[in-house]
Amino acid sequence: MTCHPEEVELARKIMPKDEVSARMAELFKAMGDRNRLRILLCLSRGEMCVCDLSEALELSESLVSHQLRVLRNLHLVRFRKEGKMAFYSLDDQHVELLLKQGLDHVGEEIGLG
Amino acid sequence: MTCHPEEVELARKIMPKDEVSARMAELFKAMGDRNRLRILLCLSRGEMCVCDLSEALELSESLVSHQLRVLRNLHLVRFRKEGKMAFYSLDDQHVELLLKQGLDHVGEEIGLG
DNA sequence: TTAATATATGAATAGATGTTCAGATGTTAT
DNA sequence: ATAACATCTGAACATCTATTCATATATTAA
Repeated sequence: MTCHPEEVELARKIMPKDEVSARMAELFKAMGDRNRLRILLCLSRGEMCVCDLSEALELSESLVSHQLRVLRNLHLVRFRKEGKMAFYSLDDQHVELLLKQGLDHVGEEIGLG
Repeated sequence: MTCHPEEVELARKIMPKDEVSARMAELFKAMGDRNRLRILLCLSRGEMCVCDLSEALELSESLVSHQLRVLRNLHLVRFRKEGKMAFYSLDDQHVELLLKQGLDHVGEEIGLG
């Protein structure tokens, strides 16, 4: 059943703690929904309000708001209120880098460079 | 309803094509499952066989096999057969970079980095 | 051949998740 | 005050997905 006990041992040693891998998974899962991802891609240009996101992506404002909350809870976006509008932006450059590398990965697959 | 039409226009221009964002979402979604992510983290050390992965992560071999197929289909891992065993490894360094940046992101949140 | 091992796969199910709808909150204008 | 606007929120539903179980394939050993 165990082919290489020493490999198993080493693998266990380098594994991040459960809390860390759980958080990582949440992060990637949040980016793993098409609409949430497109929201993030929009925001990579700079901050936008909910209604502009809704129009740019052709999604209901309710849906955008729901998804923004998910992204906010995971610290992928931050927001600022100005009057009755809410402007959202990417939380830090990690998010931008993740987007870029995701793009690179599929770019290679599809053959766009 | 539309607050800033020019913002909407610009956002639409920089948006990747549907096919690309769909693939990106699939990529992140694949990494967004805790067990698949832990498989990838294991493999960041080097190639491993199914049964070692199963033991290192305390998951059934069936589950590991199912998840490896998902990862394989999305080109996150490659595999090589040797006798009755199958050795899996990360497909390219993009995957490694994505893992590293995911780790960095949550590291900052938790306060380890 | 049979038995044992390593992996893969299909079906089934329980639980998670995205979306919609209706309504609530808070802001600005009249 | 009312009305219009921008956003948020909770509930409900339909769909998706992770996991388990049983079984199949394929390789090696006896």
